[in-house]
Amino acid sequence: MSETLLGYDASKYRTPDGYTSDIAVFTIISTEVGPYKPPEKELKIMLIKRAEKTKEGELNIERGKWALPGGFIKPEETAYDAAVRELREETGIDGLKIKHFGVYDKLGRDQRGWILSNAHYAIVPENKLVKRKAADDAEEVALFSMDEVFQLELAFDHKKIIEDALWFIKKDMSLTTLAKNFLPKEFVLSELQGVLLTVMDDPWLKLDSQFFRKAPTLPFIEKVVKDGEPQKTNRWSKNKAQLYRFNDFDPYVSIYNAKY
Amino acid sequence: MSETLLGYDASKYRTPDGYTSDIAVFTIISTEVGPYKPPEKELKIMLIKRAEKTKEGELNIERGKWALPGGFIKPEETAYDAAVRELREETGIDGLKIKHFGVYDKLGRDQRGWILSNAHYAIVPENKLVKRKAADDAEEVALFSMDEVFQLELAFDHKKIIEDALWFIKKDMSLTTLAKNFLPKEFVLSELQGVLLTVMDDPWLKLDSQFFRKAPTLPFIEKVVKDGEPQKTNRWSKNKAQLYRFNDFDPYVSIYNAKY
DNA sequence: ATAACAGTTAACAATATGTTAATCATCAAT
DNA sequence: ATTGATGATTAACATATTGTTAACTGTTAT
Repeated sequence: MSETLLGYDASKYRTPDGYTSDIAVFTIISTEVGPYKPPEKELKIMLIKRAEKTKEGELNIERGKWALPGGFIKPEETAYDAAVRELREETGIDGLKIKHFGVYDKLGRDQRGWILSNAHYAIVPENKLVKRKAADDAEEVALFSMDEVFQLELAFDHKKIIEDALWFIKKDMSLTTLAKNFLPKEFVLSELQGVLLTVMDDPWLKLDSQFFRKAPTLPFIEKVVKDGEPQKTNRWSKNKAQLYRFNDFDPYVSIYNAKY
Repeated sequence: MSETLLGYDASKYRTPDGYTSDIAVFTIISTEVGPYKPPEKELKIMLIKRAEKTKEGELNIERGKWALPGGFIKPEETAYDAAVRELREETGIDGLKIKHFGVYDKLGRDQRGWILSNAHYAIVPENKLVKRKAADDAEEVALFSMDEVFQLELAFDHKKIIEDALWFIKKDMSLTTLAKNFLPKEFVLSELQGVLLTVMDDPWLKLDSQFFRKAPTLPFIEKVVKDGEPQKTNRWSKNKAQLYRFNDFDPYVSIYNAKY
């Protein structure tokens, strides 16, 4: 390829010193509080502790700090591809919901130079988390609550990235069926309510009488029915509760005909 | 800065060959269809025709094709800064709504190498468009309707970028007060309705009886009142119509308590 | 038995919506 | 100046959806 022909001389422009993909991995963990009680749920984020030394044995940048999983993108893959690959490498988990939400490109965010971060969030359903394997390079991996994470000293500008990720998750939870990525395929209304309340902060959702009356009519979830019999479970309660699943209805809302 | 200390040897990783900021600039053009009639509105996008030669007199890449305005980002600015700067350079307009919506990083999208595009959309209110100046390097600038633009042979992957931008504009128009960026500060309900219908495709909005009854109660717009007198105009109709303006109420909607 | 409890259904007033029609102000044509 | 057309606004009313409180249903623990 002739640079003269193409009218582009790379030496004229300074180019970025690196292009990375970072992933804010969220999950909701349940803690049992007793039999026949819906467990308490809490939103957690997965971070890795940056190694002291690189593979080459040199001192690592931002070593010892907690950081988002991620890494350098290869030219032959997109940032999304890299996010999928790195999430698999770090957690051994495949097939997750991953979404781009921003780019962090301010000079100075990474001491090593002009390094861009293409930021994604990912949702890991709790039931897949058990499959988590130790990362191959034995980095420390841990889950933090939102309260905890903002107390930590985080690497780079990852605090800002996590704040933004949280904002996007909340928004997507309100406006899309994102909740399904936190839930098992078949779930009970109180589980759905629990997931929503863990992330969103809508007083309407807290009112059982409202939520439990409206929810069964939502067009994007449907009762699980087998052989004409509605399927029920008593996973969380003495009384059997109806199971629901998400269908592929894509809800559309607008601020112009909503209620306030 | 010692690379050894920081544990990063740039030569180990291939780095991007360029980092650009591209902006999909949208406006809504009104064409008068007669006195006392609300004008017809149409969504348009601003494109520039890529020059035959670079400033250095060499043949330009993707020359002669229509493309999104944009250009290489300097290390000391962010992609957003660059979008603001380039929009000012191309159109002479400042203070516009500009929003990031995606990154295009697939190898092969730009013949010159591994070149990233940080994509933004921008809204230019029609009344500011008159101030548009000829771009300093005398590139051709033109507005295209959505029908027209997808017939053109566009540079790079700009067709895909424009499709995505359109999707984001539609979504943001439904869910945020983005419409205010297409409107003068004080406007009439039919103008608002016109802007919304130009971008969105919601049958509810078309029903005047519904829209005109609900709109005055929307919490994010308010009647313009001066000295206790509601301000009205007959800009578009024989009958005087109430003026409204957006306030700073931030509407919140959720799929879980919407109506369907 | 019965108290406790999650899940579910009922009841009903208050509010909002879908729909059709009336009213109002103005201009343009007769 | 009467009439008709037009866009903005209000009225009217049946229907549907909320907000709210209460009752009912299985099941378990006492």
